[in-house]
Amino acid sequence: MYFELNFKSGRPVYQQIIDQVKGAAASGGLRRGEQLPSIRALAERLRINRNTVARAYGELEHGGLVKSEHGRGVFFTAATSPLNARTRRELLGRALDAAIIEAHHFRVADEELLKLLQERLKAFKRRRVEAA
Amino acid sequence: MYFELNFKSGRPVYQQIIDQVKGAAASGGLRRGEQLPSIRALAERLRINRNTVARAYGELEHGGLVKSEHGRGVFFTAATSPLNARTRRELLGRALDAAIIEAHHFRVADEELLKLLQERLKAFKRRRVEAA
Amino acid sequence: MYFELNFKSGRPVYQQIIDQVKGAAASGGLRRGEQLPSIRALAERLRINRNTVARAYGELEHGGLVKSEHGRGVFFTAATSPLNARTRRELLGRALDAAIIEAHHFRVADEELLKLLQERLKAFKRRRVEAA
Amino acid sequence: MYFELNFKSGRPVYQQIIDQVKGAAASGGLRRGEQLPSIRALAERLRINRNTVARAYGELEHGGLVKSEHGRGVFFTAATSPLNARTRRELLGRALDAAIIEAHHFRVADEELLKLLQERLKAFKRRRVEAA
DNA sequence: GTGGTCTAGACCACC
DNA sequence: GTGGTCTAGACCACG
Repeated sequence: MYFELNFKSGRPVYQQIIDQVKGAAASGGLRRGEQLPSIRALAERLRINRNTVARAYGELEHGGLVKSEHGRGVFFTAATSPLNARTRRELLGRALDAAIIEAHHFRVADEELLKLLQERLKAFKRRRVEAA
Repeated sequence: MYFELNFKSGRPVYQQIIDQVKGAAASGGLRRGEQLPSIRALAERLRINRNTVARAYGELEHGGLVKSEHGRGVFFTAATSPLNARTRRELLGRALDAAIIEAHHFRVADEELLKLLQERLKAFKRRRVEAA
Repeated sequence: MYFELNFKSGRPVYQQIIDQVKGAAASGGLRRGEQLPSIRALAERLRINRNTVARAYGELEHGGLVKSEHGRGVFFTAATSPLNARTRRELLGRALDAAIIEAHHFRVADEELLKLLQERLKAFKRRRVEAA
Repeated sequence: MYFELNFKSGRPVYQQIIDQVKGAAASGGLRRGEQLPSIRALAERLRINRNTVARAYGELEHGGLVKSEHGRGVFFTAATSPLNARTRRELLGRALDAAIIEAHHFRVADEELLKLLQERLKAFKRRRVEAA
């Protein structure tokens, strides 16, 4: 599973991890019984302290989305109802609006913003291919 | 100008104020030279401490969006960003990446994300026209 | 790093801290990656409130001179200024004008002012060499 | 007499006026019996409130440097001992150091800083000629 | 009335 | 231990 943190958002890191597990679950990217990355592995990958990952997993387990099996790992257990298209678009729209506002402040034209988004999408794809 | 706070988002209150001023600027809801609510008035309206509003306004002034005149008030200035090109590109890229990651979590295809960005851009333009 | 406050100058305390960090950076007294005193420690040393130090460090981070790592400390980064050329020229001009006005009040001739600037530049260079 | 304010220094405006009167006196630019600009005139010239000028003049009168004669104006009365060359250079050096520190942060080379100072000196001279 | 600074003390997130 | 945010309340400078 893919994780990414934003240290400037003000949203607590452990919450961002929870958000992303829930997001992946909601979109079907996480199947029942699937194993999550180990606490050590994820902490190392995100360059954060193990306590922080442990806290996120702990709250997920408390919420019943996940079950940790001692010595084996952490597994996704619950099937959450996937978000509908409308809700997804709304959440996404908020992230896009933030980019539009930045672009406006920086006097970047609409066409250039679109081109920039295409570039970043390509960069992400490249990285995913490399990681695979 | 209209303000609304979300105390559960984890996003610092002073940042939410900054975000909303920037958003209003981008959508044309704020005219050059227009006076923002006084620190005391906004603090009372949002039921938060004066210091929190003062901090938000202070950072906005630091960023060049706003100019505070001692004893008179705080005024919106449509100043262009004082940051250099490198930093601007970095900040804009970060905002776009956040949207890309969100889209990835929701399994939204690249083309749909681009289309969505175009829609939101149109919506902003519409709002700016209406405000004018 | 050494700090000293002047409570009678009228210059805000948090600004004096910023000034001194910038000065140390310019004179080589601060190495890239070096840790600054912790907020709590500096506040105690200067007998001021933690918030005041936090504000100074916060603005330094905003200006890119310093990077704070949550739970670890605040570190000096020899980053170049993120401001654009126009703003940089304006700020630098303002600093020079202040010296010119001072010189005018003291009836110091232009040539002497230039000579004095050369001397001070040499003094800074000397200090940087010594620090290295 | 020439006055100039720096609204960003943190030093109170009324104090800056006092400083400059004292500076002019110390350098011999103000002779015993000489008339200072009227409160209204100075306030207008500096674009500040008359109260602020009144406060500065009031404190100067309280200190005995100045005497206001009702309906006639404000006059310089005291002869303060002029600062010696050493002290003047030290005060000036401080202002120059601030400029050097800015220049360092902006990665402006020493030669360019010197050139810039020459330019600003010329600009000041031009303005003074125009005003005359 | 306006904005600006500082203190004291609290709570949170992260290492 | 570290930094980050917020509150309550004080005092100052400016119009």
